Amino acid sequence: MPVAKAVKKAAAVRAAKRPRIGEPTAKKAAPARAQKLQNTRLAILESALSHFARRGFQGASTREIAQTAGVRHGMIRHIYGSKDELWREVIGFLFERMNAEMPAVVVNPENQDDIVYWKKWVRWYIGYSARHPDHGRLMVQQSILQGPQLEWAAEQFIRSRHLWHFPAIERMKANGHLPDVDTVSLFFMINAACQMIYVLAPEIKAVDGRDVFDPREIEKHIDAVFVTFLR
Amino acid sequence: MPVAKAVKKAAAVRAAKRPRIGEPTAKKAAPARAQKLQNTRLAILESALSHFARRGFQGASTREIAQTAGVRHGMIRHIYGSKDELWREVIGFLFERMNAEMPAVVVNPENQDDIVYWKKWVRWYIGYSARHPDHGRLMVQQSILQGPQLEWAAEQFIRSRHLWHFPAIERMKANGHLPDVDTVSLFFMINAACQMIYVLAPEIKAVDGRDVFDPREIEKHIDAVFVTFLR
DNA sequence: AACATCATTATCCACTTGGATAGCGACAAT
DNA sequence: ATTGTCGCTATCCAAGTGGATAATGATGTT
Repeated sequence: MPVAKAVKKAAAVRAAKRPRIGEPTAKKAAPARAQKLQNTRLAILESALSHFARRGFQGASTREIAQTAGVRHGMIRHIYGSKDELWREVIGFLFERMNAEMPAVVVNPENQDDIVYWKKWVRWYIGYSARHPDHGRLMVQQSILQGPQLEWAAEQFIRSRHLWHFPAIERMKANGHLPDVDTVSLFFMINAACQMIYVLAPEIKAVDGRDVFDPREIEKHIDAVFVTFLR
Repeated sequence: MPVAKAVKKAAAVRAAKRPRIGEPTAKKAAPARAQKLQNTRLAILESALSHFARRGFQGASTREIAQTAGVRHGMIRHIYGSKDELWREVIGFLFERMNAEMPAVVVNPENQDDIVYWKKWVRWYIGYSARHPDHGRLMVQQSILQGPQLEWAAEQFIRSRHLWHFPAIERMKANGHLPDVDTVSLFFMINAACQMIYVLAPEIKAVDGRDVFDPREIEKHIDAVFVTFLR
């Protein structure tokens, strides 16, 4: 196959819509062909998330990612073009899944009391962090790495999330419901309090023998965050 | 050189005492020969810390580590025997340096009021985390990785640190000075509150444009931790 | 001055890495 | 039934990996 055609083809595959989480398998009934591709894409994304989160970008091998996904490593290049692009798609997938798992009551704070809403959000976010500890792990890897990838992620996903939370935090500070300290510090403390215990779960298991993913432990941790920050 | 002799030699080099931080270049005046070796060891350790912290264990390359340290990669094998052993030495180096930077008033809580001591500890620990953000980064990499390396680190360094802090935390909880929540949750929240903002400094820079290492920002963050946890 | 030590390197090795290319072969369209 | 599409793989490649070996040459010892 001539080079030009091959490149064009790869671009087309890449442009194809990535598997959407919530979408109810739209229309008619997708041709088996397309459905299979979507399954493969999803398998690769989940495998890549797991490997990237644990080993970092350079430490993860596309061959291992492919093996976990049940395909040959050529498939990754076929679909995503490069390891860099796969990394970006994984981060996109991560936030899409997060949004998809967010219940309406958390997405939309309207007409809810600030404290009630904050508690709902914390409860949901801790559950999410316990369900998907690799989210926090990947974001830590991303943030440590610096470079243009981080700029891109900040621009694309992280900044909007920060800005979305800041007004509510400041309102609650003003009303005396959260400690009256620097907003960025406070946001990071709350965020870390919610997810780091799950990111570092293997350490806690090794040191204290505790399984932080036990539902009762999760409930205790939710309470700990409430009591610590809320006033 | 026969194999047996080479192995014996490497073991001897490895067994030689690693550079101690506080030690005042003891006795007489070390022969230039030994001094140079110590310098090289230190350069490799610091370079390795930086690379491991950012890229993780598998992601860091011994050749790049050596280059940053100004030597050829054979030197690493000569001194440390293997990449695994280098990783372990780096972690040992990290905690040794941490202990060396700990002032007496933080090492020894005797005869100090709990609150006063806790504030001194937090202030020192935040300063340390800001001075050496790679400490937190490496420990996150270590904890995420699981496997026997984590067991070793937990046994060797982490557990004793946890156990050392727990009694004071429980006493302060009992006296109403810290939120009355699960001790492990509380310890992790305090720990994360102190160091994660520096571990994730590149993210904050990219998202909010803030330099968390600015001394005034550090002071604000210390205050934030005080106000949030202390009561 | 001659010798021995040893910090350091050059160089080789088998293996893995991300990427590129050229298919194959099950499906879909006619 | 024939043909073309395209999901997927086999296979090659240059570059990089951690490790092993033997040498070098400045330093220290006699």
